[in-house]
Order: sequence, then structure tokens, then C-alpha cells
Amino acid sequence: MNIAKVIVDVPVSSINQTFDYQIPERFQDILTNGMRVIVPFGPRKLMGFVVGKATESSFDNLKEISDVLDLTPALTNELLDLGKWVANQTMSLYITALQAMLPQVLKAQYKKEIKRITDEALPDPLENLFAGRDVIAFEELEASTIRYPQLQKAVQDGEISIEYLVKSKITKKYVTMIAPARESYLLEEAKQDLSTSAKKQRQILIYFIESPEAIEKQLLLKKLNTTSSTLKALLDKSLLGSYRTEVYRNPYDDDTITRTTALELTEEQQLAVQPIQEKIASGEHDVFLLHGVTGSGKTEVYLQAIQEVIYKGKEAIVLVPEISLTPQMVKRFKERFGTNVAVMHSALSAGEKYDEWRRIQRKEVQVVVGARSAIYAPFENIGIIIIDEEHETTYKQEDQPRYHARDVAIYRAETHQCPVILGSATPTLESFARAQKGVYKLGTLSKRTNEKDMPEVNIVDMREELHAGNRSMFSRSLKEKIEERIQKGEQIVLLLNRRGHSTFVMCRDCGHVKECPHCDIALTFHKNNNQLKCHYCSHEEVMPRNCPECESDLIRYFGTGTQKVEESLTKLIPEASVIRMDVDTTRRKGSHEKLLNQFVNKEANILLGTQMIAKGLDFENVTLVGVLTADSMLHLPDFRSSEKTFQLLTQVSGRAGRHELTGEVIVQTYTPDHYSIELASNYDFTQFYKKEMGMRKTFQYPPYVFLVLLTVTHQNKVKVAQVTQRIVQLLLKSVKDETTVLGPTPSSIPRMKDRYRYQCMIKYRNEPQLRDYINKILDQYAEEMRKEDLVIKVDMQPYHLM
DNA sequence: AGCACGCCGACT
DNA sequence: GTCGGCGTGCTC
Repeated sequence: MNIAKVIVDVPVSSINQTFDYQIPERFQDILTNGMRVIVPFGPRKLMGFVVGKATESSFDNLKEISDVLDLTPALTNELLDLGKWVANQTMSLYITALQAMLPQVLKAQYKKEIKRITDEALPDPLENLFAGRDVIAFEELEASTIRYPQLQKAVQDGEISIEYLVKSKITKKYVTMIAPARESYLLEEAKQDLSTSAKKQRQILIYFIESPEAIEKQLLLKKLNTTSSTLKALLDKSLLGSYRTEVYRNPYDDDTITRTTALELTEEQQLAVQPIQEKIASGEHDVFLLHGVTGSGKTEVYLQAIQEVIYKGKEAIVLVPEISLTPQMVKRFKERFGTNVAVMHSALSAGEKYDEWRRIQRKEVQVVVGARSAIYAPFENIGIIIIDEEHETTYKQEDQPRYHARDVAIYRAETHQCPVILGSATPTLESFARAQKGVYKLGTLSKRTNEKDMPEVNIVDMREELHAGNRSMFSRSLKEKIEERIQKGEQIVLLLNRRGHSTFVMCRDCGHVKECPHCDIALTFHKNNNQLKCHYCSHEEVMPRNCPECESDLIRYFGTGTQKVEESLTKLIPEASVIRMDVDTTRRKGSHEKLLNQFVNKEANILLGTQMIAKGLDFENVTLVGVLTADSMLHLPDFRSSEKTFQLLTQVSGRAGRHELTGEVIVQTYTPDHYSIELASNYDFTQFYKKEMGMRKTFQYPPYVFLVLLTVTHQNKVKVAQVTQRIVQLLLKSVKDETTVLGPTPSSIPRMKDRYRYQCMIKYRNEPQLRDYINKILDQYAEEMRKEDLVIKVDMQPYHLM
């Protein structure tokens, strides 16, 4: 087994295969599958993953592995296989799938350097460039007057060499530890010998005589209220010793956590947990769909199922949408399982993520709570996988590899023979349909744990408000109710559903809308710096004073941002104090938590925000929830828009009246008769499911069919249209008659970053060989893609059809 | 991807 | 002549 099969870090389809390398003697014993290595690849050096070993190769002159980057493999054999499966399912490259499983810091960075290898004088220009140094960055050469051939000559003459480096980004955190260097009685003696004025030194010695174990330097100094100079005196006398040790960054302050124990389950919860625990006990795979209204205690069901898994000595993965990975949610897991939990989400720094990942890798925890990518947690003995808010679209990764965490979860759970729980108050039609068919086991929690009914939902028809002469974005009844709550000292959550709405700029005289020069999309206005920005490319420009078309100065921005709502709200209701939560106010690390704490501490009576406030938050004092524009995403070109509207309304309604006080919800809409709004106001999921399934059947959308979206992009519009047309023809030749191939159609944003975009959609029920067909087409276009910068993007089971 | 090699036009 | 442009092919 002296040959390693390596997947190298080059994300191109022509390199999507293993390369064989000789394993040098010194690595023979340590090298195992899943380790990251550095290998020579052509003239350069690259990082790669060892995915297999062999005794022989069909290549005769193999290069040697240059270095091994891991002591313990970064990926287990199971994850290597999983990566292959994901790559295959999502039509991505193996290396892309593998990289997606690891924290960012384990990705390699490449550097090129020029190294002087002779003491002889170099030609003048080079000598100047080096300026006395032995190694310089390659980039310095580009900035100088020296051209490449000169460099080449110097390489040939043996004066310099070009080094290709692979750098690891790993940053480990170290702290200094202090420990006694002598036996206790010797410290005692030393204490006697100290001069009477050395009070602080004596104090330190007493500390170590009482507790001789090592302590972090900073902590010791703080505890004894002293400085490092005092400590240094004792270190110099060799009474104490210091050493550096690696520590994990802990983004959560575990000291303040009070542990909780299992709550008593309601009858419904008991009924839901039982079959899951049976599967855990018998070590069998199954998928449970836990359909529980908001506030019905789904989390407690998860916690008790996990408890069972821990008893069995196995591990648990809990996926939560990024948006609801709030401190409140994390706290519940930490309170139950203490330091046995690792947390993974985007608010952590790269270093913190790496530390949490290593705690998992070293089996220091049995539970991980995290966003989408936590599904790749390097556990080896998984006992359960839980996906909370199963319907959330963030579980589908939008760039390569375009995987859905739910699919990966089920696949992993099959390998580990363990159950999966999909939990939601508003399951996706896909999952609910499977539960109806018996593919998934359905569990239902229909009652809130506080025995309170769901808050009453009142729909306000905003057209009537307009007729009555109210042109503000607050209906009369919402205004009244807000005032009433403020008076009673209760709190309000206001949701501005901005998806589909943006603040675009239009001239009131000629109707000209300012668009991005590189994309076919309106620019959005950013008030804070008076700039117009494009969401799809980096284009930015200053907001013009006059219309560029007609010179009119009546150029204004439209649409409603949270800022604007806040302004008019405080104008309308002067006693309102508002905490605004949107991407702008929560960008900074920890600001999310800070704002929520302020609201909990009643520093404001209104919490105003976008989508992010709809999920998972739990406020005792909130009795009114207002949805300002319920229908703003109903008219998007997206077959899931009704479903998303229903989900959002249901979720946000659940924020009110979770405790003692009774809650109420006001939904403002221009389409009060739309079934998703009407049924959400009655919390009638079953009826919604039936109605929406009817729609999906009529228009042939999931779950009745599977979808594939092919997007073709190129600078030349004609070419894109032609290629897409040809792809449609090729597909039609291979697929079954009952399969539909739609297109070519211009994408909903027909041009992005100066590239035209056409797409084609495949709707199929059963096409076992579809991936082969598509791969064949991609192969045909491989050369064109390479030479002419043609891009064909494949999205299996897409979430966004744009 | 990113590098070297090789072929061709343009300029000291 | 030779510098530097880009098209082509290869990477165990």
C-alpha cells in the first residue's frame, strides 16, 4: 500500500478524478484515508485529499507526496463516501463536495515565492529586487520592471528558484498556564523566607499551596488581583513554572448556564417521542415528520430523543436554520447538555468554527447544533439527526455543491442506521406528502404546551384603508392596537416582509427606473451613504439629483425599508420606541443578541424587523404581532410563493401570546381572499395542504414532479439562446415522453454581470438515467465552456428558479 | 485552475 | 532579431 489515490484541489471537471502518488517511506505508517496532503501537480504544489490507497498504479513514474497536513484524518471514510454521493447527486465535483464538509480554515491557500539559491551576485535588476533578502513574494516581481523571461533565465542559471507553497490557515489559540514547580512543602518553606513586604507573592504561594493544579495566567492574576511582575518574581525563583497550551475559543460563556433536566411531557409529546425512542433503541433507520404548531414543545421532544441517544453512547446532529440559531435556541441545548454541545453557525469567527469542529472530531461532544453544513459533522456513531424548521429554504445550499441538507441527513442516517426527525409547524408539501404516503412517520403536536389557543388573527384589507383615505402603511386598527398595548406596557412585534420589495429609484416625471449597467435589474437605494447599489454585482453609484433621462428633479426612491417604517411609525405614534432588526443593524457580531436583549429588558415597546424576527424567538411580554405587507412575495415568479407566505404568516403569528398573556395578530394585505393568507389566519394547515397540492398537480410542480434547472450564461445573447435551444433538443431526444423539458427561456434576471442568462427546466417523475444524459451534454460542451467562457449551471431540485 | 510551451506580429 | 501577445495542452 505505498500508493495514495488523491483528489487534488482543482475544481475543474477535467481534474475530477483521483491522481496516484508514491507514499514516501516516512509517511508509510501514518498516512490514512481522509488526510489532507500536499502534492506536486505539474509545476506547482497543491493540497489534496487521500481517498484511497493501492499497491500498484497504471502510471509508471509517480511523484511523491510532499507533505502530510493532518495527524488525524480531516474526513472519515464515511464522509469520503458521502462526498462522492453528494457530488453525484448534485452534479458537482468531488473536490467541491469534500471542501464543503470542512471548516474554512482547513482550506489551503497558495503562495508563490522567489528564492535566491546562490551567493554569487545576481544580475542587477534582480539584485535590486531582492534588496538583501533571500526570499520575496512573487507579487513583488509583477510590480517590478523585470519580465518573465529574465526570471526564467535566472532559474536556468541556478541563481534563483520559484517555490510553490501551500499554506494552511489554521490559527490555534494559546494561553499561558501557571503551575507550581516545587512540592507543596518547599513552597511553604519559600513562603516563610519571603520578606514581610512581599504580600502579593505570599498570596500567590498560598494559593498554590492550597490548590496545586495549573491555572490560566490571566485568570490567576484576576483572582488574586495582582500583576504579572509579581508573578515573574516567583517564576524567576523557579518556585512556579509557566507553559503555553492550546485552548479552544469558547464563543459561549458556559459559566452562566444553569442546567435543566427533562420536562414532563404532555400526552401528545409522549406519543411523538415514543416511536422515535424505539428506533433509537433498536438502532433502525426511519424518518419522522414532527408536525407541531408553534409553541407545542417540539424542542423538548428533540431534547429527550437526544438524551436517549446520549445514554446509548451515540451522537446527535441538530440542524437549525441560520436565522433561528439565536442565543435563545443555543441556550436551551447548552442548559440541557452543558459542555457536551458544539455549536456551528455563521456568526462564529473562522477560528471559533474550527475549534467547535475539532471538539466534534475529537469526540469531546456528543451533540452538535448548527446550520446547514453541520450535517457533515465528523461523528462516527450517529444516533439521531434532527432538522428543525424543516421547511426552511436555507437548508438548500445555493452554490456548488447545491445539496439539500435534508437529503444528506437521510442518506447519512441510513448509513448509521438511525432515525431522522423533521420538525415544523408548516412542513414542506414534499415532506407532508411523503408522511401521508407512509414513507415518513407522522407525529403531531396540535396543542401549545401552555394550553393557550393560538392567537387570533385579524386580516385587514389595505384596499379599504386606501378608500377611506388612509395612505400610510399602518391600518387604523393596527395603529389603535399598537397604542393600546403601549399603554398597557405590553410589547409588539412588527414584521416587514420585504422579500420581493426593494427600494428602487424611479423618476416621477418620465417613469425612468435606474438600472444596473451590468445587470438587468433595478438598483437599490441605500440611504446611509446615499448610494445606489446592485445586489448581483459590485456596482455602486451616487444617487443622482436629476433624472438621467429627462433631467427632472422629481427622482425618488420607492419601496419600504425598515428605516422608513420606523420613521413613519414614530411620527404616527410618538410614544413608540422601536428596535429595528434587519441586515443593516445585525451585521456586527453579537448585535443580534444585543438587540434582542434590549427588547427583552423592555428598553423598547416595538420590535420591527424583516424575516429574521419570524423564527424561533420567544418573548413573554409580546401580545401583538403585526404583519405590514403579507402579500409582498405572493406575486413572485416562484411556484412556492403561496407556501412561503403561509409559512411566514404561521411562524410569525406564533410569536404572540406564548406565555400568560393572550396574543393577537394583525395581518395587512391587499389580497385578503388569497387562500394562503386566509388559511394561515385560521391555522388550517391541512386545508392549505389540500388546496396547494391541487395547485401543484394542475401546474405540474413538486411534489408531483422533480425539477432540474439548467442555466446557460455567456456574454453573447444569441449564443446563449442557441446553446440552450440545442440543450433542450438533446434532452428531449433522451428523456421519456412523460417528461417535460421547458425552454429556452430568458432567466428572470436576463443579464447579470454583463452575461446573458437563459434557462431550461426539466420536470420529471422517473428518470433514473437523467444525470447521465445531462453529464453527456455537459461533456459535449466541455470544450466550448473552456475556450469560450460558456457556463452551464445545473441545479437539481432547485429552490430558486432564477 | 494555472502553468509552460509555442507560434506569430510589432518594435528597439 | 527578441519581446510579449494569446491559443493549446497537460497535470499522477
